[in-house]
Amino acid sequence: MDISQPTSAPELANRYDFLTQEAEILRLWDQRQDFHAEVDPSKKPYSMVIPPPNVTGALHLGHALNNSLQDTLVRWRRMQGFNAMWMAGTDHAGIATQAVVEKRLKEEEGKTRHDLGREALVQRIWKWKDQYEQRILGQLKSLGASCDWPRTRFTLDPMCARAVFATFFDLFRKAWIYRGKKLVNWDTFLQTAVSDDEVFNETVKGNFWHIRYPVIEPQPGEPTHIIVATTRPETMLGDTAVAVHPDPAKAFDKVRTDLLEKLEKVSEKERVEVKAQLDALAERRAEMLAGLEQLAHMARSGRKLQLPLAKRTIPLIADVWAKPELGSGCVKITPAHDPNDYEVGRRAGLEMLNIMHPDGTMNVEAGAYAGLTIKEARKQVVAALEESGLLDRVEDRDIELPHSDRSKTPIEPLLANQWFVKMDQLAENAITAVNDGRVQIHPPRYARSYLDWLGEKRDWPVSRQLWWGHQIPVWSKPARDRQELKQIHDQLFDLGIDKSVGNRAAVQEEPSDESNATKRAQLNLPLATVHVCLSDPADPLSHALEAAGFVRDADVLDTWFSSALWPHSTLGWPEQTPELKYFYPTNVLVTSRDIITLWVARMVLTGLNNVDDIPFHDVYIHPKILDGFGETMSKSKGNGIDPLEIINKFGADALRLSMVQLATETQDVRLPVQFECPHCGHSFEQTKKNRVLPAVGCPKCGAEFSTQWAEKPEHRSLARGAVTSERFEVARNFVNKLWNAARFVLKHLEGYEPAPIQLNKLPVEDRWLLSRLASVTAEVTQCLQQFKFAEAARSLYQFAWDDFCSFYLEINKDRLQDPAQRSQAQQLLAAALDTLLRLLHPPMPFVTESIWQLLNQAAPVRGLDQLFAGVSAGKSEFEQGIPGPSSPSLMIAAWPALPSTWVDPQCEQQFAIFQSALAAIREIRNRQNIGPKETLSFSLRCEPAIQALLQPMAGYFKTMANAELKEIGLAIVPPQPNAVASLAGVDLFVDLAGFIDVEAEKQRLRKERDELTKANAGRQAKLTNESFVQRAPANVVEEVRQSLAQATARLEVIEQALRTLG
RNA sequence: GGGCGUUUAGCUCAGUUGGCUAGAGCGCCACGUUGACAUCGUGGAGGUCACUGGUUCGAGUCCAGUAACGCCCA
Repeated sequence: MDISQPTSAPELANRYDFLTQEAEILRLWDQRQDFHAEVDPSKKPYSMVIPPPNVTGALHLGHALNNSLQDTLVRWRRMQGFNAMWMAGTDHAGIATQAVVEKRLKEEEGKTRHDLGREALVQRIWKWKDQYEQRILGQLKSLGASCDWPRTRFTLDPMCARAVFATFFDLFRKAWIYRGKKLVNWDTFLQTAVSDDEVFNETVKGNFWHIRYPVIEPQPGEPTHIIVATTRPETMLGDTAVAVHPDPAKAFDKVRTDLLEKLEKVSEKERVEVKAQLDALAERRAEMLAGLEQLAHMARSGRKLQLPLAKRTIPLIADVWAKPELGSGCVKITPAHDPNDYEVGRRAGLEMLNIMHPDGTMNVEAGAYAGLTIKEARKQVVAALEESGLLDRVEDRDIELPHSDRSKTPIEPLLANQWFVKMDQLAENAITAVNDGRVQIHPPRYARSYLDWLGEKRDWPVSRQLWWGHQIPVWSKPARDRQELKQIHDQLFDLGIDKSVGNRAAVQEEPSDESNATKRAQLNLPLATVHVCLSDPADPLSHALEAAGFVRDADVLDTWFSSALWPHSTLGWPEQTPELKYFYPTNVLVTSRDIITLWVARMVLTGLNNVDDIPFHDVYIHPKILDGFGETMSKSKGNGIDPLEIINKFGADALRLSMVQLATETQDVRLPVQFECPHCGHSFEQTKKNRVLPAVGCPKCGAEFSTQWAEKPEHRSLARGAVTSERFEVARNFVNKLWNAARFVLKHLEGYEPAPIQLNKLPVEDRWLLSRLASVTAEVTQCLQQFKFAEAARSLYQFAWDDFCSFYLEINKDRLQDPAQRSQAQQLLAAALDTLLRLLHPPMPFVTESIWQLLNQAAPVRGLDQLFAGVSAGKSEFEQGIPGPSSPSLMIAAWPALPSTWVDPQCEQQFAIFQSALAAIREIRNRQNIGPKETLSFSLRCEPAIQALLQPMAGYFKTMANAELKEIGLAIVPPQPNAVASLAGVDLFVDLAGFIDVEAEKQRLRKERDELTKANAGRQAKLTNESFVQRAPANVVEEVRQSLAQATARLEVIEQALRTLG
């Protein structure tokens, strides 16, 4: 900003030109480098890490909310004198980013990742990352985020990678990381396992196939077939057993007991249904129990079944997973392709037969069906069963089918080798950290989902079959027999790697889950696999290992593994850097509730494990932004709002303030979404229907415009319509209001000279303002401490608009014209604006900084601290040494700390009398339909004390209501005819000579009378109620008495006036 | 099935430990533009606090139940 401009009466536009100004302010901040914090033991640190946005795509409104709140906090703390450091950075988002790049590769070049190869694909993703990282950081800067940019990190950069490998190594060495075979959610499209959290369920129409499995050599009286039912008939090729309940009678009883219990609890309506279920159960029991018991007996005596099509023999087993109350009571067991069957398989020691290739086609185990896709295999299996007469029947049925969140394809459960983090101790520690209050979650109810989730202590699968990410630093070699195993250990010994050795390498031996040697040979399974983990994968040892026949795991780690380390990895851990010592633990983490378990919990457990300390003291969970229909916003729905669109249209401050206003304590918030016509500018409601169209017609001008869905040339050629929301107008208008208030002040600062002022000699209006300013400062400070963002914003909004603009500035219009009062008015205006700017700076930094720069020219020495020499400003320890009011940038100006002694309730009460008198005059003017140019005259009947207060303010009635005070005191003679208003402590008479509209006046008085009468009836009822008088607290009773007395007096005045009017 | 949450003005939301006639912004109606601001000013209309019951002198607020909606987990 050009500071050489003359200081007198700057010509300022009557609207805040945010486009130009924001760019200038960003330059100013960029030059000053105040966002950057260095370790400085003489100052108290305040630190925070950004939830790193995915480099998958641009930021959306949720990020705008998240980062607006963080920036509000960090700017506030910086102003309080803390050495504030907000760590910036982005996340590589493994699966999401690889998926978008692969999708583009397919669309644009028709290639798959295998065509390109690992290295080339990763290169492409890095390019994508560079592009989007830039874009994201740019968006954050446009938003005004005061991140410590020089520290910007990326979860795949060398510093973060070092922490990832150090952590993996440590956990591996403790055997808290292990490799195991588990059923994973397999995404056949992306060909990777996805975590439970990346899976969503969708109900689809499907079938329930009932298949007959022949019994081998049935004894007389035994059934020749057993019927099992499945929604996925092709999986029968992988069946290794059929199960029946070991004690069907007991199982029936249990179901019955449960239903009876339910019957007790449910409503009348449901009772009928439950009763029907009980009846059906009884009938079923009668019909089927004997048969099922026979089957259980057959299972115990080792009866076998013929698996159709596969021509294999499988056992009939007894297992509780089989539910006598469902279907035939028997269930086929496919351990390698169903989570429940997997558990059964483990219990019964069944073979786990994998029949699927990673791409979803059948493998050699599927025999004749090898090579087919799941869909084709299903078709052919069903046809073959039908042909052989083994298909009993087919039912239509709705099926809850898990889908991959990333590729939207159905998940196939698949048995695979995966690395797991053992959660037991890690989770326990993270639970304790929240239970004992070291980590506090706000609002506290979210602690529950954190604790419940960790309480399950489910091991964390961290392998991802991807190429984009931290490749697992483990080299493995299988050993077929003892001799080979010994050879491997000898090799390791020669390399200097020994089981117990420390810092470079660690060894684990994974035994086969198949203990039977013959079976191992049949299935080509090793006796054991030896894993070597390197703490640094670039260690030359890796070459030696590879030369010795070890092969590095091709998989990468789950993205959350690296994000879990974010609070300490970004500070240089495992090095004990000065930054880590100074800034860790960070103060607060601000995030959204959907990643409490995925991210927050994991940061706590890795922080405790690695640094032996919690990562943050507070976690603030903010609401989610929904559209007008209560649905989450997303690009894929078409209801997503681009923050840059809002910044360009309304300004960054408007976006930020809106976000802060939305951040209420309890709930998610709806933001109705509109389309904006690019032709005529008309905004209209987005509907579920029009938000998915490639082109939309404007209801006003009729012209069509394109949307994000435009693909065909005829749509693409149309102008693009913005997706926006008029909710941002409120904040935009507020920015403008502030700008214009500042414009007014600046305009009247000509000839400003700083001068001392004596607090005890100030008129009531000044003391009122200072009192309000002190209250608001205290309120806002407290709100921010408690993460009550919306409340802080409300308090500021109300003060700035209603108190400062509507009253204080209006009052000063008079005083600035009076040479005797002008200088003092200038001091106070400059000081008040100065304080207001500081208070508003955290949520709306641009406009406040713009004004601050102008104020620095017009009144370089100013502010409440200087003016009121001798008044203790109650400075906190952090303010000392911070340059005060004339700070060259508002962002490093001191946060106001006004003495609580300035809060003067009596003064505020007195001022309220003036305000209500003013409002009464204005109402009478409006009701009487008297134009603003007509000067009114009025009289006030009141006690001498109020007279002394109001008399000096007489002039303000003139400027603010164009009304002249004729008479004031107890002995006034009301003008005739008049309009009367009876207020607390004051009766007000407006001279209506020449104006009176009798009917309108009577109407107004009657309304007033009715309201007072109604209220008094309530008060009287209370006071005649003996138990109220006896039991309610004395002060409450007294208050009711007083308000009754006062209202009765006012009622009397009004009724008198009504009588006079006839 | 389990857990959490929501329901207050046409819309979006506030409403502290229960206590004066339940608030704000937007929208609506009326009036208003000569120097801070029409992105504005002044005034007004608008509410059975989802429903039922309970506790209490007193319930939007506390308790129980019902209904609708949303989210998370299984």
